[in-house]
Amino acid sequence: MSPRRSDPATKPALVDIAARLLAENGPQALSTRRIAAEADSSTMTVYTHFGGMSGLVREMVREGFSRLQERLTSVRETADPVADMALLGRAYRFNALANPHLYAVMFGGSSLAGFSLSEEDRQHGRYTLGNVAECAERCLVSGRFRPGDAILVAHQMWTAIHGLVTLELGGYLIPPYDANACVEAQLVGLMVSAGDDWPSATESVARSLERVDEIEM
Amino acid sequence: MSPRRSDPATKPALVDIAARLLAENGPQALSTRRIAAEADSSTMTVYTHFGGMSGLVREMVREGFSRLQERLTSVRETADPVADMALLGRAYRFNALANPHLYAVMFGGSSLAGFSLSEEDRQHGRYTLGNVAECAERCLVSGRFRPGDAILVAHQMWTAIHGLVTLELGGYLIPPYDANACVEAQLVGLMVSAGDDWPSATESVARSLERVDEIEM
DNA sequence: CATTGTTGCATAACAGCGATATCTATTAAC
DNA sequence: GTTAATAGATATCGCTGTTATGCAACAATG
Repeated sequence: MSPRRSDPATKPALVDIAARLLAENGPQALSTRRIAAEADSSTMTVYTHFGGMSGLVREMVREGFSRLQERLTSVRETADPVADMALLGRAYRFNALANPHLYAVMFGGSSLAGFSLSEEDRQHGRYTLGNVAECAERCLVSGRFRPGDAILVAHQMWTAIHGLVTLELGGYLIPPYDANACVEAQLVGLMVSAGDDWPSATESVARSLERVDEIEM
Repeated sequence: MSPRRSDPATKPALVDIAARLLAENGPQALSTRRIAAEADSSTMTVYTHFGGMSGLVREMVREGFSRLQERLTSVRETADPVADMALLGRAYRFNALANPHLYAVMFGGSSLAGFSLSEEDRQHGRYTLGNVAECAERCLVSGRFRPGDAILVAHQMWTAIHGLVTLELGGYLIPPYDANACVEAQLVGLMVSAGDDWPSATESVARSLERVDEIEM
């Protein structure tokens, strides 16, 4: 009873290599052989550390959610919770644009790559909503939002921004209305749909635009 | 100079076989060999008809948008354009739930499967927005929506519903708030964000729920 | 009807993939 | 130091998309 321990640094190193290959050379560059070549080892390392390619992808999904959460938590609380909420939306989009391939794996990899997320993975993804839900709660208690359920409001924010970002990354937005214009309109619309009145929402969204340095990590 | 012509029925037959394999056995069942086996032919048929696997996938994307458009055009115009718009949103979701794998390929396949949509394909996808834009125009001229641009409004509808459906198919919606509840809230919120007042929006969305037989093809 | 040019499609092969069995060698515990 | 257990290398299997080759079938021509 005395196992051989592997270098604890190789596992995150493999995830880094995989993420870099994915970002630089696209999804089809994610092969055990290329990863092994980059890591100066054999294809077996992927199996000993992650149990297979899907295990590595799962780890990358966790990494992706981790980056997203980090970006979201960089939004500071201010006296204007609606502006904070708008900045959360911008942060969500920034993260997706900064890690497009990783983002695609996070939300589209399960149904395409033949691997399925565990319930634990999904739970991890849902915790992302925590920051948004807290901010929604502050919007609710401030009276800016119509009385309702914070998590439901957070859901609406999440799904709307997620859809916008997904279509933007896919190149589906119609040219005259570029993504930035859609984002501004979407953010204002979301705040109004949650109960804020139009002038206040417009002003808060504009104010959040001046705080983008908070989320440009 | 006298070429041999192939059976013009085999090409759509191959697309049908591919769509069936995708729907019944998942994305990893989409292989040239399995398709050839189902069609009682060789793997070369895929190359002579589509120039490769990516060409077949592209054709499936077109098929997917065709089904979506068919479902959207099944929404009849009524005197309540806001209810029509809400029903368009329901139709969009119905189509996605009826063809989940196809839907995943339509919007997530480009960045994952190593194949890229041409600008023509994207243009075809954007035409989907036509129905929504027309309905948005009717909502605008009726005075129910705040004066603005119909296409921009259509964008907001599309992105929001698309995001909701994507997260629903991915299993990311938090249990106590099931997808149906999110849809109702999302639809009402969208109409309000476009300018309709809350009671009218609630009533129109509820009225659209009674018309789901229009879109259950 | 025969010829001929062109093409659809089958066969076989190639490069690459994920995964696995086997083996070696390293390492921690006793 | 001995020993047990695991990390990792090598080779292999079955699968994938793709392509070169060759044959057979069809349309246009005479």
